[in-house]
Amino acid sequence: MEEVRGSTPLSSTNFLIMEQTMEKEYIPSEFEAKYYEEWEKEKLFKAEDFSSKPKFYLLVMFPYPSGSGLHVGHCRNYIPADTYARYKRMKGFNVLHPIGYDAFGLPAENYAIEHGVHPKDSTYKNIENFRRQLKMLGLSYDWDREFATSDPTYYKWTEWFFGLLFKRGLAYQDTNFQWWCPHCKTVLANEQIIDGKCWRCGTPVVKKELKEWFFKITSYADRLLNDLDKIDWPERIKSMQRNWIGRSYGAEIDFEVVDEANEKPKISVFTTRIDTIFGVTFLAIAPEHPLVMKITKDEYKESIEKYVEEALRKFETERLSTEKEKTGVFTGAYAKNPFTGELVPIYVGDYVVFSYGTGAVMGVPAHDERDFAFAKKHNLPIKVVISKDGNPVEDLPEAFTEDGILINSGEFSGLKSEEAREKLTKYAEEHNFGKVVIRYKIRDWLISRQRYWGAPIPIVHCPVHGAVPVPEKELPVLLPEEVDFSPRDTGESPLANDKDFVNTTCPICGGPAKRETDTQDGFACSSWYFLRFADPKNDKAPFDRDKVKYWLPVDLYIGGAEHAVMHLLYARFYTKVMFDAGLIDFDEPFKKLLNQGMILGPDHQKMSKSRGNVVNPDDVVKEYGADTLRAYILFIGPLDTDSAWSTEGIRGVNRFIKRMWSLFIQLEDVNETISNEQIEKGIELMTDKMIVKISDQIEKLKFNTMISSFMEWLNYLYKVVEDDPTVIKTKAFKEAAITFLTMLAPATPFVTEELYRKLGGSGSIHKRDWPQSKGIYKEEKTIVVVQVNGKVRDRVEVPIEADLEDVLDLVKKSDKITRLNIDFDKAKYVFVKDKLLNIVI
RNA sequence: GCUGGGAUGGCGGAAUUGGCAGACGCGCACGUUUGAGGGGCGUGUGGGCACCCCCGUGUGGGUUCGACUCCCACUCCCAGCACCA
Repeated sequence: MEEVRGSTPLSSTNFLIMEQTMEKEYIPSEFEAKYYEEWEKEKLFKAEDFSSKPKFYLLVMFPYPSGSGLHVGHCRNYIPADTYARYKRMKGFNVLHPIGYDAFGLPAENYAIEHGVHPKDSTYKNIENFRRQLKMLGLSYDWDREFATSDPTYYKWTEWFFGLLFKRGLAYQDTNFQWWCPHCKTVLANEQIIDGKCWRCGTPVVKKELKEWFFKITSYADRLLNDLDKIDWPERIKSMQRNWIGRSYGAEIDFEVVDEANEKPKISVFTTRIDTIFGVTFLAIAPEHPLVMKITKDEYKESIEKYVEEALRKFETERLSTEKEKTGVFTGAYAKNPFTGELVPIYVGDYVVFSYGTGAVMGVPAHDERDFAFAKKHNLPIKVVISKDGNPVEDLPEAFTEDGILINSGEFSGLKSEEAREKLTKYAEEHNFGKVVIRYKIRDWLISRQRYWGAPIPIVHCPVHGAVPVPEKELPVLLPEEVDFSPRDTGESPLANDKDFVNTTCPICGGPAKRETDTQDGFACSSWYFLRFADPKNDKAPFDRDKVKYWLPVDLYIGGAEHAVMHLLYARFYTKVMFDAGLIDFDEPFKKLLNQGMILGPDHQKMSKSRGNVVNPDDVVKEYGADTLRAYILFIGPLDTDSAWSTEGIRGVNRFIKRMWSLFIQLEDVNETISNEQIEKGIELMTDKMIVKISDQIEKLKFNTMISSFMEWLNYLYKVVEDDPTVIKTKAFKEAAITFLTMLAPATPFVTEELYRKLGGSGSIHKRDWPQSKGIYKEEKTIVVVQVNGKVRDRVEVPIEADLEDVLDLVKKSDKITRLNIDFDKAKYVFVKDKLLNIVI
């Protein structure tokens, strides 16, 4: 490993450098760890409950402590966040910037199976490594608030929240087909299936019929959707959540099935386009629809059975694909359109999704693409009932899906689609065959997991009393330590093996009962952790109300976009439940959300072990020091965009730090005896300008341009010293250096601390106030751009606030302008003070 | 298909109430320092051109004295969702 060196001096300042010796080289390993220990001991980053200072809660998504340790992706989030936290402290805020570990999870359990190490042991060992790395990076967390979700003192309250949801009727069990990951050997919630694959391991999921626990997130669908309008989140995430919740307004209409036995079964269809109902030429129902076999005529039974069987088998894999023929089979049955009395054939078609709406649709080929395709394939009539202008339409090459004016629709003809929807729905309601319905795409949150390393579901199953919650005073239900983790495909948790754990008594009757053996989805643990940071040690309640009232909601939350419809949706749901339960007085947890971009490999590809393009923070710190890594991460690009790691790029930033070091280290031996009024004034002006500029950039989280401002500033200081080496001995220069270091301290906390001390600073640089502008940043003179017909022809220097006449006097003396032979009397002038003069001829 | 975001030098990127396009960094070139290498320092670097000057922010149009920025139409790229009735 290359050693970090580099205090080679400016050639023109050699006289100062002569005395420079070895200890003046920039060797970050000599002081980084030392300062971190000191800061920790001094409790520099402590968040003080109920302080009178304004509070600021800055949260980063806590990490899963994997065996491979912290990666640069974490850095992309944690370093900018830390920089902002440090800045906010210097601005006088009481900052809560905590860290913890999302420590329950399957990888630890898999590791246990392979290597025989207990998940608890490997997890806490990994946490130790994470903690070391977080400190190595200089992250300014309040370590007194650290916890892991796998701590019994934490998961006790995760269990308690399960109980809360249960009591509020929001937790229930249901037997149904669930998504099952054959690799993780557990069920998953809908949100956790990405492209038909498990979100964690990428294995294609299959359907399995199981009895599972659900949280009724659907009953909060409306609020989860509406309240998106009141939070400052990236539009992308809001749109993903809107999309996921998928609210649509429509109507449910009953179609009576023609039936000799006179049972008159009804098929209810959901539609958002009731205005097209006069154009119905068939009904299609999902293969899973309970009425399928009931309505099918005998002579069609065989083909229907075959089709349904095939469709259900396909359901697991192929049915997810989009571009596919619209297959279906006729049932032999007919249904009556309640508006027209017409009889239309009923088909079973696997393009109808059973889990959405009623699992049955009315087929309107003229006005729906899918129905159009289906009708073409099965030679069904196409009846046009909407046209753009209300005139009849002869031929329809493809479905007309827009709104228009109703035709061929009896007494409703002539109405616009929108009015028609209202009137038709009203008509259906009045005649008792339909109603207004709001449908959602979101499903209830399946929270049980068939695995060991998670928070137990605090339920006891009693043969008499059913599912009974474990009383609060008996919480937590502890995870037993000695358990066989062997994989199983049965849909049972490893805990089911542990008879001592399973066999218990009913909390109500005291009779023999069995414990629930599934554990909770890890997302249940992370749905309330942001509240626990307000009061992490509380053993009487999940948190103290007043503390939460003081700290929450989170002012700024930074994390990856991959959690858009998982963690971020669940956490909002939990918050709303707590709000309804009167535990908290806000109903959105994160006021402002930011998604950091990804760090890609030098090849612009996603970093992965298999590609061999992974950058390890430990290596980078070893080579360049933590400050260089920090500054580079800040500089690499805007916080919210993806950026490729560049081995050359980081050297550029390292060069900047070394240049700063070698310039400022020279100040150690200077006594400010020399003065040069004019240059000093220039330095002060620059300092003031930079205070204004950098303050604005850091406040707006524009860290990449903030670092470039520091580079510009340093280049300026170098230039000044090059022009006149004695400048370095002036008071103004030293003050500029101190201001520079103070403002850079949030970004590169170690090297600035070291230089500050070497320059005679007392205490920690991190306790200093953020510099204030003296208001002199407006220069006395400014450059006005002179354009002719919008093209830049010259620039003139004038005193600020100069008016048109003054500028014009100078312009008339300029060769570049006069040679254009402008008739100044006839010209039109567009003049922007201190900026621009456009002469228009 | 729908939704959201984007397109600026060789590369990462800067520039917003419309006012000098390309800050800063990388790379590259030349010079300098050095026993050598590395490193440092300095100068230059959008394209065309010897110069004047011309062209230039995905494409085409528009508004304006003036457009990377605003408006209209389009192309391509990225992400999310996707037979949702």
